[in-house]
Amino acid sequence: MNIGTASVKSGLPPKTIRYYEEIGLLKADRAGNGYRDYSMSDVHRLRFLQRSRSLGFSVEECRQLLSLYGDKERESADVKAIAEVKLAEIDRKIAELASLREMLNHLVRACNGDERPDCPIIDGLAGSGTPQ
Amino acid sequence: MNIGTASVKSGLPPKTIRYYEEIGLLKADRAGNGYRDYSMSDVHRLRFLQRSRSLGFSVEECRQLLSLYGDKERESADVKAIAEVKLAEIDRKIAELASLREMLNHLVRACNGDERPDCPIIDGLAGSGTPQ
DNA sequence: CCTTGAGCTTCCAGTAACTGGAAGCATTAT
DNA sequence: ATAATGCTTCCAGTTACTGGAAGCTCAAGG
Repeated sequence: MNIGTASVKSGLPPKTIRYYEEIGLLKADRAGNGYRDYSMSDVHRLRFLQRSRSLGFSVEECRQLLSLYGDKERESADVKAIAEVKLAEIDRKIAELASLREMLNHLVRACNGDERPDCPIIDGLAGSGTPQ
Repeated sequence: MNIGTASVKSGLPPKTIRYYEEIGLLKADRAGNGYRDYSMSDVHRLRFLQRSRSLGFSVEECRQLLSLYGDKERESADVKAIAEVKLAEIDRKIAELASLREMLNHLVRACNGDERPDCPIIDGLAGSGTPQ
């Protein structure tokens, strides 16, 4: 399929897809006319990139994550180690999103009126996981 | 407190804190010597920014989120509307992180050996929320 | 009191990750 | 046949930092 279709299916703009190819994140086949030609597997990778980028992982981290299943040379222990580090990171992100969620929810429910200047939410902003 | 202390407490580099001031995200008081002077409330805002940025919200989105409790002029209905949009976004992010998590977890447990070239994970990559 | 070093200031340049626009070839629609 | 749409590359601009230079300030040691 052409880049436009891959773009719609993955949620990434064509520009971004070409950029990812330029920096070596994934390379597409070329059709006879020079157009890039994407498989469903490519689309899955693109969709994966769209997601993990939007969740705050850097491009380099995404490259690592992609390599977890893409690199046949990699040692199984390696895969496991990297995946486990990323799992911990994901758990931290989930916890932070949950606390952000609770904060907003509380704001909507409790601070819905005129008592906002000293809204109790403000005290909760530092939340869990605060570095010291 | 000085910017260095605020940096440690918030988890943001001093450079980034100055940058946020430059683009109007938060302005700090100045001490007599010209040094920036941060209150605990400032630190909470910075910590909040550190979090929401690392979770994939853009600076403009963070500005909106910050304004939810900072702007006394804003109508209560406005606050509620914006907060609810952000809540939905957060829920989506949490769901995507959860599916990413499951994917990695599965990779670690099931694809731990030599069967990786056609690892079943690949089929799960598109996951939920795929745009069509 | 003087110096030395760490920390603060501003300013300017560079990087990461896109994003927009121009110029040109390919395909599709009328 | 022609016009619109979509693809190509290339180059420039944007967002959100990040590093480094030059200089001022402050706390500690001699």
